[in-house]
Amino acid sequence: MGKQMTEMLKGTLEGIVLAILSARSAYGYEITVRLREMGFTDIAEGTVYALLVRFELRGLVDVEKVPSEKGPPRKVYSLNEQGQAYLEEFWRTWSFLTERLEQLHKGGG
Amino acid sequence: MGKQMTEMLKGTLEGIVLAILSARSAYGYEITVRLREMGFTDIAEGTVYALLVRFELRGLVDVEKVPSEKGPPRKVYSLNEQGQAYLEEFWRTWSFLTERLEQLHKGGG
DNA sequence: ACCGGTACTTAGTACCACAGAATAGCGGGA
DNA sequence: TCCCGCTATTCTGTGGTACTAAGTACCGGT
Repeated sequence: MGKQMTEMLKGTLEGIVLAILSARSAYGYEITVRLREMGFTDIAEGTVYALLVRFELRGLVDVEKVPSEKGPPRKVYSLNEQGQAYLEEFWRTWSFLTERLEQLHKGGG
Repeated sequence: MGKQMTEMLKGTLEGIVLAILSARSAYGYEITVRLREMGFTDIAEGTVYALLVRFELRGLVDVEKVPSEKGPPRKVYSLNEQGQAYLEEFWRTWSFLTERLEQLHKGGG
């Protein structure tokens, strides 16, 4: 995509993936596919996996290993209570930012 | 503010400051004050100055040194043509992201 | 036996915001 | 006079995040 998108994703990709998990549980590969379908064609697979590991370390998700018919076992992540709270905080932060940026965009910025 | 905001500002603060400069020329200290007025109370001064140096190195701004009545000389930055184009690209990237996030937020995410 | 698709892992790189301190000029109060 | 506070900029080091690139592992079809 470009450097701008790369930098903007720092901090927002986290929220995007949390939101995806909030809708329903998912495993890493599935999430990367979903992101590509959403239009994030250039998000590296490794990035998503690293993100999920961080979620696990911070206790935002529960993990369950599920055998797959088509390859190595999947690690299915589901948002727990703490993760849900963190996601809500994300939306608040995001809203704060969008309000300011909308003002700038409209205001001849 | 918090870690979430810090990470989200990576990539967006750049656009925010460019938008401010797009409205009218300004110097570093003035921009930090304006940001605080906007509600970004915790943005470090050093961050803004570093950002402005990057703009200069990338040729997005023109710089003029202006003596101040109240301290050392100011470095007044103004957005040039290249900077304006970069800002427009920023808005496109930002819009792409907000559309996706709005969908996630509404869609039970 | 090989290859392509599925699924996860890891090492190293680049970039950005932050903390904190240093530098510099001016005005006002003790 | 000396120090403090406000204005204004610069610099060093740190942590966190996405990317590149490669590797590991398992399965099915040819």
